[in-house]
Amino acid sequence: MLKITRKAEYALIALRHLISVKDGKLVTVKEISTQYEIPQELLAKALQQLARAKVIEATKGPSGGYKLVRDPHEINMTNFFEILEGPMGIMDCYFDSGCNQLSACNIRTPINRINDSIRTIFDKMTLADITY
Amino acid sequence: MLKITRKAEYALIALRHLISVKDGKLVTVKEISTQYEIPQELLAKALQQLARAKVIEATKGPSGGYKLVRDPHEINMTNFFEILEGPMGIMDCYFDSGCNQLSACNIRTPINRINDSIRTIFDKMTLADITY
DNA sequence: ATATACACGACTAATTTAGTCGTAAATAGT
DNA sequence: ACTATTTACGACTAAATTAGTCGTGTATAT
Repeated sequence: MLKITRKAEYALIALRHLISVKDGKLVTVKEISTQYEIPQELLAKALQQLARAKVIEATKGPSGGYKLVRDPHEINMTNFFEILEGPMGIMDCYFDSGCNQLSACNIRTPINRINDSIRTIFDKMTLADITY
Repeated sequence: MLKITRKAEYALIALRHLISVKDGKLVTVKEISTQYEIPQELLAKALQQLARAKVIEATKGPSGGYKLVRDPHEINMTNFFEILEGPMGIMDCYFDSGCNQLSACNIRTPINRINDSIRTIFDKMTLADITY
């Protein structure tokens, strides 16, 4: 409960790796998956998502790979998680309007407060904070 | 991702209901499950867990039911969630020592920081905060 | 006795997450 | 041009978790 997915975990490991690497140097999925013992295909997917979101940039072909193209301070954890896993909320009703028990529900307000608190934490924490 | 379970959600609805009820008055699972359209058996399980944890107290037999027996200010959300769903952490390595990639892992420290932040929020928020 | 209500483990179903596979497209080196 | 390398991506299967049901037992008020 309240778990993050492995995909997000793997992505975080990879990003931290990329941050620590010399500027402009490309790193392949294979290198990362080997070094950290992460299933290659799954990590590949995560990095593709980050590439689509322009957090990292891909170069194809031999001697290709990924590199970070944004300042780690600019990407906060809310951004990060929502890129990988969509809207972040402890309950779906935070986003969905289609709850059939809405009228009877007596915990909407407190749930939203909890959500907001968590989002605030994640908003404040950036990829840069993951580095040290 | 980062979702709470329905069981916890149902338990929260029930607790809020119990808090709002006149002191000492017993409420049955059936009443709550009907009023909020919650599957009775699932709610029953949640309330049994809360009863075992002595948050609420059960009375068997006709005109039996549950009542709250602790000050809502005393029960924080960390207590609550851990009663219903066990240890709370965004990744298992927060508790388990048996991670086979520990040596290679480069995100342990930041993960723990995130965890601690979330726990702090939940520590500070009590059942009483759920009432208004 | 009987009906009502909690207790609880075993079970099944549904959903989500994890991981794999096949194929395509770009590109560097030869 | 050919080959090896590397990303891109959808379809698929497997595993794990969560949701929900069922059967049986125990306590108790009437």
